Amino acid sequence: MERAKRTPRGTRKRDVPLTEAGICTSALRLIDADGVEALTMRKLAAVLDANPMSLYHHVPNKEALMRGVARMVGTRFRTVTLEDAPWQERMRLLATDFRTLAHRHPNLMAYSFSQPDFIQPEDPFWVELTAVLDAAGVPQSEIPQLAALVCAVVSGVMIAELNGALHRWSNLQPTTPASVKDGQTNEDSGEDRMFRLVLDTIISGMEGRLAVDHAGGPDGQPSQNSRRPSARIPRQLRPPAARCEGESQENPFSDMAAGVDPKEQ
Amino acid sequence: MERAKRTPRGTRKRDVPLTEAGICTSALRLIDADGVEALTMRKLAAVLDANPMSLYHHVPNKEALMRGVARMVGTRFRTVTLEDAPWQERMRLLATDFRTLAHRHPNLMAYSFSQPDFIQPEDPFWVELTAVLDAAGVPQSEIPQLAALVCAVVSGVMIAELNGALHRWSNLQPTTPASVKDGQTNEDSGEDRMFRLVLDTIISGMEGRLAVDHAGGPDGQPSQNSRRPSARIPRQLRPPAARCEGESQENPFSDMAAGVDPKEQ
DNA sequence: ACCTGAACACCGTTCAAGT
DNA sequence: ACCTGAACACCGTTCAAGT
Repeated sequence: MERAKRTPRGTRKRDVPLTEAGICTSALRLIDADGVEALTMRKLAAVLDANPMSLYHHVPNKEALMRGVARMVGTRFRTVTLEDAPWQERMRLLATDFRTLAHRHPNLMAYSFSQPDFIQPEDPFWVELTAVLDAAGVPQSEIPQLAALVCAVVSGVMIAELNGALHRWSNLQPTTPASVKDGQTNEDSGEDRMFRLVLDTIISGMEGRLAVDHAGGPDGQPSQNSRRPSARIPRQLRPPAARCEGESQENPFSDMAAGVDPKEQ
Repeated sequence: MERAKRTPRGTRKRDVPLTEAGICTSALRLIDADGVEALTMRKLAAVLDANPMSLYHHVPNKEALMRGVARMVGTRFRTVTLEDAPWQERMRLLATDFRTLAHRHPNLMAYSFSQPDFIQPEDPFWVELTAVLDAAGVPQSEIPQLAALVCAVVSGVMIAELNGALHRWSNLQPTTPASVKDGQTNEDSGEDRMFRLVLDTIISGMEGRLAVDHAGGPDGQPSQNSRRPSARIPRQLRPPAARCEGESQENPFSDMAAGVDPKEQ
């Protein structure tokens, strides 16, 4: 609630002239403090010790202002570039740093992620992401699609984490299945192919982990449904390489189980 | 723009009494037509031929109304239950049906996905999802976490698809990497572990695909960075099983490359 | 060029009053 | 119990006028 100095006539006087960057910065501060829905042109002007209408000389309208704030933060998503590290490690670091910055502006993220341009090709994040995929050996022509998928997946997990859904969902006790009826599908477009690829990827990732040692069914509760554990995938398939610490791997999802992580005991 | 009958004094008269469900349904119709930001208690009342204040006898406020709309749609996410199909196929169908319904209310989804309770444990979607994971052999104790991850990942991809980011990103030409400096990380919590698991999973999925036939580097552009293609993963690893059509697989991401899909020629 | 005050067309919601 | 009109405290934004 700091106030700038006042002129003799009682109106407030700024010590810094209004700029778009300054306006966006103050807007971000308001959003961080009270959420997007609390951002108001009038409140923003008050914080800047300006007349509400003065803002419109630097920003066309509130929507553009919000986009500016989202872009300002999007540009700041970056990470160190470790050209000599394995691509898996670089990817992990990139995503982790993304998450760290997202945590600094949790109130903005739901808005940012629903904006089509919160990450742009010039952004350090995109540059590093594509470099990592290149280092991973992804063909040049496929890099943008793969990078898009990584952005979408990571954003989705971030949203769910920040709004608490991830925490709430993961603390549910499993329910018994029940029969339901409905459903319809089938078409095919570029987005369809992308969507199938995500599914194929996370499924094949899960298959790999499951194939490690769950052939007979888990903890005394063998699944009786037709389970086809992809005979082509060998048993000794392991999680990606860059994980260095020696962790007990008797369960393919062990690093997620409560109290199983050895570092927490 | 249909209008109900009018009373002699010129005020409109509803033929159906106001109910919360009816209010939510009309609200959803307005959102589908013009977006969330166009939904207004006053406009909604006009559509229902009611006084704006009448709505407050059935809904405490606009926020609760929005939650009601999101829940109404969330409850409708469901799919057929194919207990005899392989779990991969069931997962694919579940996600595809999710997507189909999401496409029916694109204007609501960004809001829904940012709501912590748009999917609840009683919902058919959650029930089927957990059943599929059970059929996959996931240990009972890990099912909620895995289901949460699937929800988050699928939601993230849906948001990116619906707002056009997926399309825009995937049509970018790759940029050349540049050196940047920054970055900071490191902590550890339940959410941290979840986050690492997503990464491990999509990475191991991608590793599996990459290991198929990209040992020497892609299309004439061998990556000179230290690439460690996880020697433990054998070459002949294939995408998950439930894919039935015979597709050319000379490229692990071939079903995503422009014009490569054989069905499109 | 930048700023400003008054005003306009909206909002969500409270409240007292009607039936 | 349900509905209503008037009113309140806000919005974003236009516009004509100031410097």
